[in-house]
Amino acid sequence: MYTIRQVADLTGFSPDTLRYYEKIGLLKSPQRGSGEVRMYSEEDVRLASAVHCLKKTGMSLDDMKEFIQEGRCLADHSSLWSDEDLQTVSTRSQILLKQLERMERQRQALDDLIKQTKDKLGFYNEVLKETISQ
Amino acid sequence: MYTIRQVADLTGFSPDTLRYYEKIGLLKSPQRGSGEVRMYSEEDVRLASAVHCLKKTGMSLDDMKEFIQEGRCLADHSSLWSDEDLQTVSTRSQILLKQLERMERQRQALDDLIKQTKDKLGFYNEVLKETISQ
DNA sequence: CTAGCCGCTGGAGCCAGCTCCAAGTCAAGA
DNA sequence: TCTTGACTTGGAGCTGGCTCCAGCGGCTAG
Repeated sequence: MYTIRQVADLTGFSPDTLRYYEKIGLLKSPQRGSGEVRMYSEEDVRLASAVHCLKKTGMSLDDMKEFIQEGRCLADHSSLWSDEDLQTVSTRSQILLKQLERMERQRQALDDLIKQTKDKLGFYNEVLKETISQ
Repeated sequence: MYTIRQVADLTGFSPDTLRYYEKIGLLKSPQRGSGEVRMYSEEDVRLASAVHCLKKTGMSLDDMKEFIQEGRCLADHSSLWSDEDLQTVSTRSQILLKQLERMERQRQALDDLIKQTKDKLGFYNEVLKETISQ
């Protein structure tokens, strides 16, 4: 079991952010130790890490909420699947697909920019060469 | 010359957003026609379009500001170069190079995420297939 | 000439996503 | 026992990035 501080260190979120995510229902409330102290399980930490990963893709908190609530854990390929899980795999698949398309559009834009920037750099280099040779 | 409405239609920004970008110094103030009406040049439109492109990559307004102001990287290849320009071409070249490296790191991260997402999607599809075939 | 469109400005409002704070509880250590 | 420090809560505040609005001015068509 981990304290909120430990989970913060493990995931990269601040304790405030973890509590905020709990408040908006993105993360479920963990068990409480003595004195109402949050005690996170391994599973909780894995989920929080998954959220951190999703966040890096630019997914909105609302989308993540939907994604996570459609099933339990993102990590274990080897887990057993309940009927309920199976019913929502297709939904989650669609969300992921949407996300993938978004990311690929992003990459296309980035590639275009990289190309433009390379062209510009080449142009600068030409200008420099010409200037030197004159 | 274009009105703000035309630039909005051409670039995909709203007139409000264009004025906002001008206010925060991301876009330079265009010429004014009679009655203080903004009149955008071709160059202005090109710059606004470039901003739109950068925005799609998820770059923050502050980063775009730096990117545009320090490097003039998006300007026209056919523009005339002043002595001052030539003196700083090498400096700008370095800035561009730094940007390029940054973008390529970004692309790497994005590619990794895309790969992860594809793997996850593939796994979901397998689960679905198995379920159907059973 | 006046109604209907733009467009202008300054400023308020809004949403997402945190981030900070005061005031309190509790446990462990000097 | 007293202090220190990590945790709790509810709620206020903040940043980024717009978006909307009131109240005004100027062109053009009827």
